[in-house]
Amino acid sequence: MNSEQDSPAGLLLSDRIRLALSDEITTGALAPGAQLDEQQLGDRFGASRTPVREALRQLATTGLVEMRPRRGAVVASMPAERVFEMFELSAEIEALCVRLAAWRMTPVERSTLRRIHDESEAVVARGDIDEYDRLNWRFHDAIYVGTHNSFMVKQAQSLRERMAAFRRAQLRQGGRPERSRHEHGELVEAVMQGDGDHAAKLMRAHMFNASGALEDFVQRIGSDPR
Amino acid sequence: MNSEQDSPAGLLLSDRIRLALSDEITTGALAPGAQLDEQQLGDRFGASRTPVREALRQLATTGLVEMRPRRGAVVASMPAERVFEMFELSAEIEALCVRLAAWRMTPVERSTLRRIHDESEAVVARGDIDEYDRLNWRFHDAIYVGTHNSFMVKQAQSLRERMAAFRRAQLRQGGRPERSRHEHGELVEAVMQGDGDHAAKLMRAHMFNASGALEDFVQRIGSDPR
DNA sequence: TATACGATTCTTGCATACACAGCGGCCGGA
DNA sequence: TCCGGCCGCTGTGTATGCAAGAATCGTATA
Repeated sequence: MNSEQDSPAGLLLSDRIRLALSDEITTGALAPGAQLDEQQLGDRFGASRTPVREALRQLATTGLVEMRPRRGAVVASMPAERVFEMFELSAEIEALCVRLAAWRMTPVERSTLRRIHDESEAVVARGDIDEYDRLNWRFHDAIYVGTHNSFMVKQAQSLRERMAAFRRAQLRQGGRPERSRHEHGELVEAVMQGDGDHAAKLMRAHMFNASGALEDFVQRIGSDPR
Repeated sequence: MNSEQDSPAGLLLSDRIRLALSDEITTGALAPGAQLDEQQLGDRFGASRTPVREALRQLATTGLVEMRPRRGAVVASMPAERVFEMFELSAEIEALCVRLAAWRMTPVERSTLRRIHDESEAVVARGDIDEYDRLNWRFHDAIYVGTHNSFMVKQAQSLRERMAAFRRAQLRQGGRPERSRHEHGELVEAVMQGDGDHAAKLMRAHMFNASGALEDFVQRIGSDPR
């Protein structure tokens, strides 16, 4: 049942627990509302409650888990309403990033963005959704970095991370990867032309399309199971 | 030296420590780069190291403190560059909020915003900067809430909180409260007319003016003291 | 005199111990 | 049968103990 190895790998035990839990939550392996028992998690990771508690506290700060004093921690519930609220902010942040990136990216950064986009052609063609999801990450990351604002990069990444499960889900709606890639293509063109305002509009549309594709999914898993 | 009382007040010890530290950092009482010794903080709050550690971990997640593994925690350093990066994102978030608020606020919310603005007239006239700072908070909070997106409210508040020290500082530049209030007045008008795009432009300008007023201050305290 | 090495000390990271708050079950009474 | 209070149990919140890594200082050597 336990596949963790005791590889300190320079990382603190509490950090490894935090990363592992974060991963399980964002991938959906731990469902919203799931109880997070400290002792039990400690056993699972071969650790005591202390590092587990520290990990849970940090995850609570990022919003991935909710802690009720003296009543333990649960994976944060995600009512459909909150998901779409997050999506709205996310769309605007992404639009902001691409607008700045279109103005500020270096030539090398621009061609990197195009290269990532080109790579995705074959991936979409063969229907490899997991691989496209990874390329999608790299594509948007390249845009964040293109803002040349490292604080913004961090915020955008953390927001995207919190929505990872939903982003992945919407890609499984029929035909969505193809349309997503097409929208990326338009974005690349706008960035290449340095037309930030147009790129921002395209990005907003791109995000709203994703949000729309998501609706079915959210209504299945989104209701607060508490 | 110790003015804390042992008032659980329903709050967990670790939470009270976190709030106290957060306050001392955002007000500038704890300067960037200051060492945060666990034992020492525990003594100061009449607690053991355990709740202190949990508080520090949470503050590290919000970015207020930096933790180097096995080397302790320090108040996050704030190079001028990062401050202005934060300001850039902040300006855009505020612009986004006011744009949405101008479209979505209820009549009651709109008149509340105007009332807060009206209150500030006398406060600015008598030069009470601390009180104006508080009204400023309420003014911007009212705009966040006006987006009717509770996730956005949280993000905007947390960003604003991290910049609290700098926001306060720029208000002490000569003539800045008066100009700030004047800009708020224009914002209120745009919101009243439901002109979100114009309100967003005004807000961006408002934030850049604040950023400009800040420059002197940052160059004094901003350099990384490590 | 400067530098490199080593022991000491200090602080952190984690484990364990203990106290107390919630929660559920049980019992008695209406 | 249903309601309310008592009691024990489970699990969290905090304190303390121990070990290992980092910093510091002193000493010896070039």
